[in-house]
Amino acid sequence: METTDRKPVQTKTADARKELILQAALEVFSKKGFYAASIDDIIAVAGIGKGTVYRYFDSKQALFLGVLEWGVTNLKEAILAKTKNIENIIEKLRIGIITHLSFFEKHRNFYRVLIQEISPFRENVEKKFKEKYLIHLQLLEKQLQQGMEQGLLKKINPGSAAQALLGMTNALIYKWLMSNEDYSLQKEADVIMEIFFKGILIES
Amino acid sequence: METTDRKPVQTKTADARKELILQAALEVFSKKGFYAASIDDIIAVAGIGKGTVYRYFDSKQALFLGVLEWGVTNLKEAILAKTKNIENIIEKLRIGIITHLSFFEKHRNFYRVLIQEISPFRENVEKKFKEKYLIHLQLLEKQLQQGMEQGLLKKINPGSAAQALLGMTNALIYKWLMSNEDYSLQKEADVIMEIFFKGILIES
DNA sequence: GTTCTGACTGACTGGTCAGTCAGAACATTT
DNA sequence: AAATGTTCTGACTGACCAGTCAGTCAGAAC
Repeated sequence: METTDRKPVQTKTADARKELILQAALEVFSKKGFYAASIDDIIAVAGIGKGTVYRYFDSKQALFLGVLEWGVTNLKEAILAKTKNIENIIEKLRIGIITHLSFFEKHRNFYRVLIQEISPFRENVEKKFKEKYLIHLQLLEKQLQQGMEQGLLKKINPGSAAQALLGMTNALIYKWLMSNEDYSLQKEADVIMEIFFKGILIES
Repeated sequence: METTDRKPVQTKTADARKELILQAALEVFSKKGFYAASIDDIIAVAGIGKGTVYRYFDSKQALFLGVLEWGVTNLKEAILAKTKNIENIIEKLRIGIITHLSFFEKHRNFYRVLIQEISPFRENVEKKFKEKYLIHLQLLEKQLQQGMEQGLLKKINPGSAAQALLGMTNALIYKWLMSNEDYSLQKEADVIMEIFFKGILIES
């Protein structure tokens, strides 16, 4: 029973504390946005003292980045877990889109955080983005490129195509949120698939 | 030479003043975002006194909404002007997309304002949005619906299709901005058209 | 030349809030 | 039960900034 044995217990509590703060922050940031949200709001939700927040996060900005990282990591992992064993590229893309939609259907607050104003510290956020979110984009890009090489997909600039697909997807999440979430978001996957793969035009 | 005669002179100056403030605000808001931007920043750019801002706008928020209105009105008018005489729906959509892209290519700062965090006063912004931006979306929706009725387009939920098209377009504007604008944004219109109308899949 | 007007200015106020730190509370060891 | 270590707390501070308003002054009116 030396220090090495005690650590896990402490770590576990510390992790729980951190998670508690992150969840409270997610709730408040998603409602009010980064600037209008105050640390006092967040501690009121978490039910802890102000100083405690600063034991786990260096600054309000670091806390916000923590929330971003939490969501982006989970999203990436969810998509990877669901798609990694799928061989067929088209099917892989389809399941990826469905997973993406259902992730935000479950974590709608996180979407609200993701679309926040971040310009004043864009450099810091950008690092997180380039590392996490953009890896997600690059993954998509790579899959599309594979599909093109296999002769399944048209040879369109894969960066543009990936961004377009993600843009469509996000726009439909946005629409769903604005409509008070009164329908199943996952079902929009069909619309996305149909448009992205086959287009809206009826061939004459 | 009564008051009625003097008025136009005053009004013209006042309009110029307002325009000056709006342009300075656009510049600062696009760089810093709503919250991090201070009125002091804006008057430094405009080269005027602080009180003057409050002669023309009731509050910082009203100024922000003024910037939004300025851009959204101009965008809508640009698209309407370019597309109103076009009969063919497909061509109408194509020109609409091109105009949309070139508008933001010209007014890139406005795009940065448009994607800002606005939640703390969403109700106010939403009114502007419902009236202006969403009319733009609804216009697109109506055009798509027409195309469907004419048997040119597949019968997909037109609201979703419109949102998807706009989402794709905006995502490509975003990509362009992030890449330091080192290519012609207008050319992305081809990618959008190809994907949206015909899809990325090669028919087998 | 004198009076009047109102657009303009910027020092100031009141309020907000991120971040600090001294001490309370709790846990662990001896 | 005392000593030592650790975590938590919330009152406090200092910086910041939206919005105000008393005063200035250029030019219009007479």
